[in-house]
Amino acid sequence: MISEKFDFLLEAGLREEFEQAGQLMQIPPRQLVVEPQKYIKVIPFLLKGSMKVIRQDEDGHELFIYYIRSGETCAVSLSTLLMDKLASIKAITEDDVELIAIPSSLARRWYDMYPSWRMFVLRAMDQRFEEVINTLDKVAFKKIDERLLDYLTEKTKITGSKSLNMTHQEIANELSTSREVISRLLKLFEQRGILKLFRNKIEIN
Amino acid sequence: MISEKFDFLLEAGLREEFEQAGQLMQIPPRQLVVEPQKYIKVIPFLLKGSMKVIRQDEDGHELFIYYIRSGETCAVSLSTLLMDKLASIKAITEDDVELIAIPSSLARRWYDMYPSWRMFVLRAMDQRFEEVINTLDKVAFKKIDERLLDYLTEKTKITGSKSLNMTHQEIANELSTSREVISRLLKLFEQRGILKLFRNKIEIN
DNA sequence: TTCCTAATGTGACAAAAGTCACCAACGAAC
DNA sequence: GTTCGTTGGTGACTTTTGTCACATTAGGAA
Repeated sequence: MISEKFDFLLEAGLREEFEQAGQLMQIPPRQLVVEPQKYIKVIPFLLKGSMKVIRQDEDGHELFIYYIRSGETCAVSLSTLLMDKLASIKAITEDDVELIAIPSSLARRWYDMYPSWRMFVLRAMDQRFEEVINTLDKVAFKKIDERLLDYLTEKTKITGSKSLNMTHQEIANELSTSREVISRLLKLFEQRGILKLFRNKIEIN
Repeated sequence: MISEKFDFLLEAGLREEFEQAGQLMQIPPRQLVVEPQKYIKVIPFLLKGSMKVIRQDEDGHELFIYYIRSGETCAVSLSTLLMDKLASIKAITEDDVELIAIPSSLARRWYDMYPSWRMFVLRAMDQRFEEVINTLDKVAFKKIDERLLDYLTEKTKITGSKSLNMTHQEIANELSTSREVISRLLKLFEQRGILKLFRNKIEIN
């Protein structure tokens, strides 16, 4: 049963509606799921894979906000939808993603009907807020070498794999720095035996 | 009537409860209203003055999160309380503050009873999230001179006054940099005619 | 007034991060 | 195999930011 993975849905009615209305979807990597300046049509609940939430600022910079991992949803989409606003962010799949899509209208109705759904919305937002604050803290007080190390360990924890398939440029983007800086630091880490470098791939020890 | 300032309280019952249960309080400057590692006892609704919300990280750094201004409340406190967690932040008055304190138990009950209160909670969190993301964006992509300038204009917009009563050290803390950096930049701005410096005071043109 | 402290000013320097230029190497396509 | 675009490596340099040390000054307290 689909909703078993989402055990925070307490009310029987809610579980039923969730089962019925939730559309199971398979989405290929690098596909846009939430587009800025559009209305949110569905709320994604990830079953497999991960998505990236990004904001584009006025200067065209892409600010990485957070990942959505298996078992999670997009808090920003939720609040945007509940408040009937246009999306301010974009969400893009990182790899092959399997998700359950809940229509916006339902998510909105449930907010008024089901206490456990209300709590879920709250928890989702609270958790994301916490994450963003932590990022802010790191950006404000830590040097990039430490941030990079944090990033790598975090990333392996999420994916469960010791090997990371990304280019230095992609990492640099997420940490808002330049490719050269990342390359140099990675090389340094390799010399220290922390990891091993390959093309498009990093293996962490 | 107290609740006139808070016109988002739509339901008659809610307005009534708010009037009855809300405690009008006067609080002197620099007083702790929310303490970390304690339960939230009341939710503050500011009528006058402003408060600062800060987080202390493991290394003892104080990270400025946001201001609470007149007409606003503390979104983090709200969600913390609704989820029955311990406070992770501290909130401190900046100047003489007048506020209405709503007992936690009520705020929690209202979340289940009144749609407009639910929307209010949502809006508060959404707005703060947006603010923090904006800060993150600035910290990630802008240089301190621009951040300082932004900070000064923002601050005057909030207080409505062209003069700012703070020391360079205090500004440095909020921008997570050092006093010397701020002093130097302010001097530069003064030379450019953007502002005028006094002891404990900056006047912006 | 005089004294004292907090606040500010500033030069010199160090550290961190970003930029530029260019090369090397890998792997996919031909 | 050869070609070519992408990715990664690296030295040299600049810019930005942070740090240290110390001088100066304003304004309240004695």
